[in-house]
Parts: sequence; structure tokens; C-alpha cells
Amino acid sequence: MTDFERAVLRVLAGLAPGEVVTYGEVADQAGHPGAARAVGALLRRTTEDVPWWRVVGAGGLLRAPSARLQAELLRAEGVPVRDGRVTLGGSPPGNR
DNA sequence: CCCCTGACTAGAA
DNA sequence: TTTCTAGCCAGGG
Repeated sequence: MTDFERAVLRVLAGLAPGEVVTYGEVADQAGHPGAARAVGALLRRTTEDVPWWRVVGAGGLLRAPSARLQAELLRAEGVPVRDGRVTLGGSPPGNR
């Protein structure tokens, strides 16, 4: 178990239902800025009981291979998903 | 120790 | 707008 692993696991454990974060955010909060790739690599390796579905790509894009399942889980927590993409705190001009 | 792959990100074409 | 390239960290052969 490396420091990187428990750091990431701890961040994911600190997340709440409906709380969606990007790989970069997780890596940053874990104390490993720039290790976004490592986060994804770990989530695929780890068998721990972690809410991996709350982790999305930059811009809320579902980069996970099980994007379909991830979308369902996110919706179940009240997170609106649109065409494989989660509507983050996006309030662009002339939205909707 | 060296090389390749990957649930990533940001920038250029 | 979409597609491609370069840089990044960690793991495996």
C-alpha cells in the first residue's frame, strides 16, 4: 500500500453522495498534483470499496470504460448525466 | 535500470 | 466544433 493509494482512497472516502470530482481534483486533494493518470490507473487496479463512479474526467466527461454503469450510479445519486457527460457547476451563457 | 501502457489534461491544428 | 500531439505520474514487463 503506497502513500499515493491511501491518499486517493481517503479523498474518495471523503466524498459525499452526489459529489462529483475530476481525476485532477482527486490527485490534487490527495497531495499528488498532476497524477490524474495515476488516479485512473489506481481506480482500475484497486479492489477497495471506493465510490469510483464519483470520479469523472475533465469537464465532467465520463472517461471510465463502464461509463454506462457510472452514469446510472450518478443519476441514482441525483447527478444529471447528459450524453456521457455530467452537468457540473456549469452555468455558461445562454445555457439550456 | 530501461521501455511501454493507461479510468488524464491542456494546447495546437 | 472535432482530432491530434506533448507532458504528466504510477505500475508492469
